[in-house]
Amino acid sequence: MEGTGAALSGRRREARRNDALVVDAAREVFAAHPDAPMSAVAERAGVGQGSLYRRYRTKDELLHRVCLEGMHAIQAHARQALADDGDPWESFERFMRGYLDSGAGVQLSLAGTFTPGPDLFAAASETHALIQTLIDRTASAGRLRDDITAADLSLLVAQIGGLRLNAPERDRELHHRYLALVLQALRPSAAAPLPGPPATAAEIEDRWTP
Amino acid sequence: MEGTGAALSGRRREARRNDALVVDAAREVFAAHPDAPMSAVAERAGVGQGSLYRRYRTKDELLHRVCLEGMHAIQAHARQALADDGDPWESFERFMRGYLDSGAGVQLSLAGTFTPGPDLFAAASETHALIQTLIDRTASAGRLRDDITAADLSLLVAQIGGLRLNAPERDRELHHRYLALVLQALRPSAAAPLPGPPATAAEIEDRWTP
DNA sequence: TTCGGAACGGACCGGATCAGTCCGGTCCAC
DNA sequence: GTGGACCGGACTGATCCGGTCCGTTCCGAA
Repeated sequence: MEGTGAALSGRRREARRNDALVVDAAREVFAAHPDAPMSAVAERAGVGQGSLYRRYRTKDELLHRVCLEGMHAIQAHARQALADDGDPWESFERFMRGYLDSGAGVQLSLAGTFTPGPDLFAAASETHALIQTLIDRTASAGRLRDDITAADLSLLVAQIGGLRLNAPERDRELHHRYLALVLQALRPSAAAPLPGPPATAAEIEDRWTP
Repeated sequence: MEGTGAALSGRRREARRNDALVVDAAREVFAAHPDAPMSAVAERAGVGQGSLYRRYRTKDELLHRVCLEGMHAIQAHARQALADDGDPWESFERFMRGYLDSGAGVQLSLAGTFTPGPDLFAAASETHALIQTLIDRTASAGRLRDDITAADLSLLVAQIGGLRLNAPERDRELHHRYLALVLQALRPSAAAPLPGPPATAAEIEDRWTP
């Protein structure tokens, strides 16, 4: 009778519902305060700490889950942009907005706070590769300056998304304001050489290895 | 015999030297880790905690001092740019680099961690006014897009300067890379409307009031 | 209706961290 | 030589947080 996917009821259903609540709450809480305590997650989810720890036996486990889900969301945005065969710049722009809204900034700031595990590293690599593919496509269509790497983009988006000033909605507004600014500088028409070597994949992925 | 500026000797001289060391160390340490413990500052300064606390009776006092000095440095950069009557854009660009190197990012991230005091608020206001003056001058010379406020600049610089990835020198390199990118988007030639209302003085200065 | 037990919530525990204190030692001035 | 200012860093008391434990609640079967 276990794992059959049959209708759940009673406590079973509540458990399932709590599970989703917890992950959502964790994403929101850690996005606002990367070093938030577990009790904050529990409170936000409207759940006791006991229930929280029954599902995720350790804080690392929960952070791991949140990061992995975030990366999958970003990958989905990238794949969607790659599948889109309209204007390459517009696809790219949409991707960047999606990237920003996925709370990408969170993950990079979370990266140091727990021990990553190999699957997270793999996910980070794949995410990076997808973004680089998208960049190459857009650049070779002549719509994106060609001295920018996927790592550059990740850092820029992470920094912009990390801005925390006021209420969340106002912050989101500012994030998009500054993303729009950066996007203008990413067009090739504005190109003038940038100082220093670009960020590399290794510089970022090192954060996802113990 | 006190305060005459006469040559100091012995322990007196050591005390004076330690005083400078401590402030420098504090700036560096808090720049790297805004929530660093006092012991880290003492260690970096090569000084015992006792000496540290004899000079600054509380952590807040030290943070206060660091922030105030940082603001004065930024004000000096702004005044220098305003006094410079060469190419307005080049003055502006130099100012932005100086702003970034002053560890401007630090202060905003430090802003929440202690109780500010009225003189810091005054310094923040003056800093903001100076930057706005510089912006107005550059924009009315037609060299800067006119939908950007001083608060926008402060946030952008703070975010860029807040990037912490690798060794300090490499980080500085990346900071300047991304500042260069943003500077391109700030030129009026690249202007396309930005979404959302700009950041306001109040949004930033609220951080400097209890 | 009753009963067994699964899931719940939150009080609680042990360890770590850190701001701030205290004291024994050091080095200078006289 | 000696008094005392200044030094460093061990120490303290409070706070915070990850993780555990247990009394309570509610479901479903008999």
